[in-house]
Amino acid sequence: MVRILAVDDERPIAELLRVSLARAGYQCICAYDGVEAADLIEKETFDLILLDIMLPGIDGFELMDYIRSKGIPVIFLTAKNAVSDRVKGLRMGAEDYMVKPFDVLELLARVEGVLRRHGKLQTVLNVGGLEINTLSIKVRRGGVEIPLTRKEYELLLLFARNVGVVLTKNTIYEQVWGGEYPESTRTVELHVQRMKRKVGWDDKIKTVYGMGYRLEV
Amino acid sequence: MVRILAVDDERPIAELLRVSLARAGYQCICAYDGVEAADLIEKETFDLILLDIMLPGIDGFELMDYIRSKGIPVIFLTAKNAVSDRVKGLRMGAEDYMVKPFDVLELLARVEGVLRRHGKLQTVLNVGGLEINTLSIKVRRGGVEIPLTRKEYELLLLFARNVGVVLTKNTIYEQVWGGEYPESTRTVELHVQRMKRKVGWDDKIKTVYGMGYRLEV
DNA sequence: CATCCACGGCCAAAATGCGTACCATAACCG
DNA sequence: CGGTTATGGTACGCATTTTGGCCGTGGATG
Repeated sequence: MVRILAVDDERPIAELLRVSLARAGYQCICAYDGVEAADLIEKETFDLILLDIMLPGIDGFELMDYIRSKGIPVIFLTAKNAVSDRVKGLRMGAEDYMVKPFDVLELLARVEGVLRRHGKLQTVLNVGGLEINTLSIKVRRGGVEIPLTRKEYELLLLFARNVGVVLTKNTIYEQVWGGEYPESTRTVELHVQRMKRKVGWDDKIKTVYGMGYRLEV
Repeated sequence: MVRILAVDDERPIAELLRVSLARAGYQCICAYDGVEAADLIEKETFDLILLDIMLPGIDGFELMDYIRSKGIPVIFLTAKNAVSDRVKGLRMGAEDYMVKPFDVLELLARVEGVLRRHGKLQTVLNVGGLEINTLSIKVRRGGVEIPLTRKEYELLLLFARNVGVVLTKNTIYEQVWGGEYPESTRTVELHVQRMKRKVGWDDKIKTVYGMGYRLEV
């Protein structure tokens, strides 16, 4: 589990960060001032720190010095878009910066980028005898690559991330295709079938009659 | 017990929310304007808030700021299907949104999803010697899986969530089948009977003559 | 104790869900 | 522009589930 520390004195912003990151599958802790942040960094370990520049007490730049000694990557958050601040932040070793108000999706993209550069992003899933590399988008069984189409791959990923959970056709459609589930078509069944045959999961993906499908490892 | 706050100035809507959620096994409190909602949030604790955007006094977006500081997940209810509003809501940290008029079943599904993401939903029920896993949709007695059909499973869940409560055939039909209870069919009796035999609850589900059934642990 | 009516049990018919084959169209790629 | 691949729609048949009919049983009521 990737652990992220969000440091911002504006609680709504900090909370927004926490919720957005939690939803993206990260574990996120909040700190509301520099001292609290320093304490947390001291006591616990983090893979990434989102750091507001303007903080009461110790400001972001000061805190940065301390963080650098721990070797934890930092994304600066700044309300100022003054070039000097951004330059200063980057020169002090920040991996990236975001100007508030920021777009959540953009933030997630940058977070992912930083984590990837630091090799802290789980890019390889091993499920049911398959090796799924989410970076190269390649699936292998015993080192041999299995070519999949995009839909098949997304479907596979959905199952791989939900081992043991029943996925209704509704859920599957919403996740892979997006939008409303069109009754009276066989699209989902069709792709589930193609996918499970291709990757050799014929016996692992059980159809739960009247409910959906479940991957059992 | 999961506690949900429903905030909507249209009383019929608020009432619909309360009844639907109560029947699904949640404890639901209603507030009819922003001030009342803020008071309740201040004084009591909630696991989830359903929030109408258009409110007299404080509007939903304003209230959202306050709620976020409490860290309570929110599902927005909006009559507008303007994309800007939905995006605004989500960017403000709402977990999900529903466009009015909404389908009750869809609402329940989303409520369940949000609660699950926040780890506030019990995914495993232990009732009457059975272990019911609502994620994998598996029922076990002493580690041994008992295969159930969809109706049997839904029926079982209804009883498991209402231990000691008399469920009229009317209620059962509405919950499991949906719609009006058609007099002059044996459907409910039949399924109750088959279900209780399959899971070994022959002695636990008592028939309350002329009323319905009650599960006694 | 007799009567009535709700309930339980069984069977077969009806409805529904699912897998598969086949085909049409769209996207992709030289 | 022609060929290939990906995607999704329709038709059909099999499997499973669900339901209605019928009759027997047994609790409630006076």
